[in-house]
Parts: sequence; C-alpha cells; structure tokens
Amino acid sequence: MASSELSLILNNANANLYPEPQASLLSMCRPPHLSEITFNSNSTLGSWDQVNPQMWSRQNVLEWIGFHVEESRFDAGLLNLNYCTMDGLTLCATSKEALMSMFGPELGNLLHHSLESLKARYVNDLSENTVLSESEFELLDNILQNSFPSMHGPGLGPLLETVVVQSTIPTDNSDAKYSYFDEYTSQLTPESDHGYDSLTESFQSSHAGSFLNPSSPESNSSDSDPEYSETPYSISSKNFSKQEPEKTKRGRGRPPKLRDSDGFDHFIQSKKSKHAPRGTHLWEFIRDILIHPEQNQGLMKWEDRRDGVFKFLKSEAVAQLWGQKKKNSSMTYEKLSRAMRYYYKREILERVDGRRLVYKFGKNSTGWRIEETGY
DNA sequence: ACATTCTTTCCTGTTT
DNA sequence: TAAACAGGAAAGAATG
Repeated sequence: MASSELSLILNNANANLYPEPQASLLSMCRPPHLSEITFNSNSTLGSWDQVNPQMWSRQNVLEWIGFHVEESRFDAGLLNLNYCTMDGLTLCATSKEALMSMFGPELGNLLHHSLESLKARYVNDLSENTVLSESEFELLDNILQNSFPSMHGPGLGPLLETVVVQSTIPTDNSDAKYSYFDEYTSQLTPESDHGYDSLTESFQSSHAGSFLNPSSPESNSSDSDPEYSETPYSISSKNFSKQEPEKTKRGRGRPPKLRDSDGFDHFIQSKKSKHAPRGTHLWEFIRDILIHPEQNQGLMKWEDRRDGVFKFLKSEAVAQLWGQKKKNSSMTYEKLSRAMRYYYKREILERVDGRRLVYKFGKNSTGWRIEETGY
C-alpha cells in the first residue's frame, strides 16, 4: 500500500472522529491523543459485535476499544489514539504481548481475550486468513510502522516480531515484557519536546535502572542504593534548567501557560472530557509506581512497606513521567516535591525528617497498604 | 459565573 | 558547593 493511501485512510478515520471542520483540519496536522476524544460507546455493543473482527473497519476497532475502555473504567487518557486506528485485519494479527504493550497489562489482556472470543465465532474464516504470505507480512509491517512509529525506534527491531502470522494465536504470556510506563512512553514522538529521546528505547529494553538521568541528583548521592545499576539515558539539559541565568527577575506566581502558536493546544484542551479520570492525583501516581514493583523500573522503592515509607531512587525520572502523564515536559523533581509537601497538611503524606527523598504515606492516603493490595 | 481543589511555577532561605 | 528541603505566593486547570 502506498503511504499516501495509508495517510488517506488514517485521515478518513480521524475525520470520522472529528466531524467538525476545524477538527478535521486538526487531525490532518496532528494525530490526537485518545484522552482528547470521548468514546461514544456508552458501554453498549456496537456494530463490531456483529462482524468478523478481521473485517472490522478502523471505526469498528475504535468502537470496540472504546467499549472496553468504558466497561473497565480504564483511564482513556493513558491511551494513544495511534494504537486505535488499526483495522480489523491488523488487529487480529497483533499478539497478546503487543496488545499489552500498547494498552497496558489490564486493558491489553482484556482486549486480547475479547478479541479471541470474537474471533472464535468465525474460526473457519480465521483459519483461512491468518497465515500471511511474505508480501502480506511486509504490507502489515509497513502499516504497523506507519501507524505506530513510536514503537519502532532504533534497536527495537521490526514490529512484526510480536505479531502472529500463524493460524494459531499463542496464549502463553508468562514472560511478556510489559513496561508499566509504556502508556506514557508510547505517547512520545521524535519531535516532542520531552527531553529524553532515548526513553522509549530505555523502557523497552526493560532494564531496571535504565531510566536514570545522569544529571539526576541521586545518581551520585552517597545515599543512593547500589543495588540499582545505572544505565545512562539522555535528557536534554534544557528541560531541567529552571530559567536562563540572564533572565530578568520575574514576579511571584505561576506565569501564563504558553500556547502553541497555531492555537491547536487550546482547541484540543477544550475537547477534553469534563470528568477527570480516577487515579490522576500525584500521590496516587506515586502509589501506583510503588505497588507495581515489577514494573516501576527501579524508580522508587519501599523503605518500610508496612509503614508506608518510600524513597525516590530516580527522582527526576519520576518527575518526567509525572510530567508526561500531565502532558507537561518541563516537570522537575523540585516542582513535584513542592506538590508532595502540600500533602503533609492534608495528611496524605507524613514528613520523614532527616532522610532525603524519603516520604511516608499518611492516614488520608489509601490503596497502598498490604491489606489493600494483597502483597 | 464563581468557588474550590489540586497542582504548577517561581521564589527565598535553610539544611544536609 | 550542590542538592534537597521548606514553605510563601500566585496562577492554571479541572471540576462542582
């Protein structure tokens, strides 16, 4: 398929999502993030339910994903629309691991099982179509590369390494390498000003410690933990510089946020869902890193699991992740820690004196205790 | 439209 | 000396 044809299809898919003329124009200039659209599924089955998944249109795929996002109350803000614009054939050729990598372990697993169940209805059709010829394989790889450029970074290899091209779909996922933070890193584009271009690669290499900022203050601190090996990743220094030294003194308080010169940023924001997804507070973000130790990439650790005492191991990296979640590329640990200190008064956190980068959950925080998490 | 909450940003000063 | 901490001030963003 010619790339122009692919672009046309993607633009048409976006045009379906954004019937307004401005939105169509927007979609041609910048692929929207899923959090910027509202699924219209209302948790009811769509037309996709009556069609062989292999025959689904991109709209069908989007509606199907939307149905499961609504049903599972998943935070749609963590999704990337780029992962939702594939057609049914592409979707059916995507492995469980790839789905989990694109949509996270929970939603990815849910989507996989739903898809398997739906595919089973059309098993005869499937057996005829799922073995791809070499040319079909190359075609699919091209589609995936065009659809998910952020997943095709250097060192990652071809995307179809994770795509099934046999008639049977493996169900074993015991050693799937999913990163808890793929949902954030998947939003990165080579042009984005996030400040660590090798981040995606660092995450996908699944090395604890790969997310270390060489300039991170704790990286050479005597207080840091030697058990976490440190593999440098590049972070543009401009993102951590608070201001230019020659800058004239400014007034107190937060300056007005700079908008994109084309005004699209403002337009996009206005399309956001009225209701913020659950679990979007900073302390919940921190808690969720801690309660997923296998997925937190050595960013943080429990100092005292029972008492809720924890420590930042890679403070700037955590701040960058928080910034990504909030679509703020200039987040720093200094700013994050200010927000953390506000939690003391509300008793969501308790002060831990004399220990750098160490905090403790307070009585008004929930969801971190062993009784609540089960581990 | 306005109030509230939860940050975000910047600052000065202090502690480690 | 640098990094982290403390907390005031003010503004942004989302929500009620």
